[in-house]
Amino acid sequence: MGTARLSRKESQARTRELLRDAAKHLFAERGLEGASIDDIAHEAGFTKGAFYANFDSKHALYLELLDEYFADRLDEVEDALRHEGSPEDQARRAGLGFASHIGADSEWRRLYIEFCAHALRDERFRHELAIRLRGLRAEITRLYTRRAADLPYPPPFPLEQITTMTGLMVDGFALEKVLDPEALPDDVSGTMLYVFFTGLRTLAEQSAQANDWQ
Amino acid sequence: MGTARLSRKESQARTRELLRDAAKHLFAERGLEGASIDDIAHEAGFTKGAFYANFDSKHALYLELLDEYFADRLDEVEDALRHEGSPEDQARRAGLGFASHIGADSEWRRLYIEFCAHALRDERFRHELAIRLRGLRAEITRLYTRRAADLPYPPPFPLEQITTMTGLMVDGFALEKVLDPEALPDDVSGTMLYVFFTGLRTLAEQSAQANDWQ
DNA sequence: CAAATCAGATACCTTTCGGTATTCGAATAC
DNA sequence: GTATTCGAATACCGAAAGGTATCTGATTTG
Repeated sequence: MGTARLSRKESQARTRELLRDAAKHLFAERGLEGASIDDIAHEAGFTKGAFYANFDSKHALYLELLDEYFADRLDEVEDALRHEGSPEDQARRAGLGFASHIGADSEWRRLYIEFCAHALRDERFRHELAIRLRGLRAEITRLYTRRAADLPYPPPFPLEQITTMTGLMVDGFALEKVLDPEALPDDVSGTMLYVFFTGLRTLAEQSAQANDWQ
Repeated sequence: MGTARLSRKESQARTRELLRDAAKHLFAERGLEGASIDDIAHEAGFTKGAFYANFDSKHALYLELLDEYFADRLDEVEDALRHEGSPEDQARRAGLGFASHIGADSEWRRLYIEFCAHALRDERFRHELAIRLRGLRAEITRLYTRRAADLPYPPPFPLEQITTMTGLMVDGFALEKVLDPEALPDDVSGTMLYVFFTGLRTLAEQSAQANDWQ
């Protein structure tokens, strides 16, 4: 077995990982402020000393988890766009993917809402979150741009606005799903995006016609 | 002047009101847990004694503000539907209304996100929030139902689902607006709903045609 | 094998919180 | 005008938080 013996560095890396995982669990469960460092360390099987040997502060840990979340979320969108299909179908797929992948792991969903809530109270953190949000939006807009080149009609709005709107819808879904899971079937997210992209197509066609008249 | 002299009851009612207003400010600014009862009482010009003479607990105050929020939000939708126009135009109006009315008072927006965050950590509160959310949805669905009777095509989905989706979009807008206000123009919310309702119409027409074929 | 290192444990400090018990003082009732 | 009521002030409590300083013991180094 590869689990023979851990060097000091390996051992510490393992400790760090365990602490991070425990933090993710507890933050999702009790909130960022609700889970104390003592709790986290204890959940991971250590004490507070181990935490401060591996992280500068609670804030630093927040940022690390935040980066992980945004990386996952970009992967998600890339996956959805890799499949064939009309924009409407891809949108539905992306919505379902968000609901089931990042969503099946409802921890991420809860955790993201916790991040948002914390951002309201901590301007530093809000700024970090906003930077990453803009970065994600820019990446997704790039993907849309590449995809939109094949379409028969130009989109009726700048692609960046469309990215903003879809991101906003997905976040809204996450929020409501967390507040009242039973009232929100998972396919709502995909259906909503499907309807939205249908509307985009209709408006694009209408405005293409209008341009022909000129 | 009508501000002559306050009886004991009137005086207490005034105190209560001042405390509630101060709480709304501070909760929006620092979060539900971030604003202490001492802070609130002090902001209103009183001490903690006044608070506990007027409210059973912090939790009770949360609920009172929550009720106020949902009442305002229903008024909002009712206003938007009072105006003439196609469903798409009404949807845009409702979106703009949310962004500017409840949104101009950005306190409500922040506060609602705080409520959501708190709901994640307090099951009792989450339940109370979910109840009010369902109630609001039911009311809006009733308004939609009355409105939908005039339409040439039946909606492509149950109206309740449509209510859910629009509510979810509006909440997503509120969330993103709070996280990064500059990145989100106010008209995005109206435009998004307009596109969505355009998509609904397109799908309704398509499925009406499909039914004709049968 | 001895010395140095450092991950992690322990103990502790300061601050702050929600809530309670008690007290004070002005408006009411008689 | 005296007694009573009760809104609000004050003082206090126990719990819990984040963070620091110190210590310990196993692993590494030479």
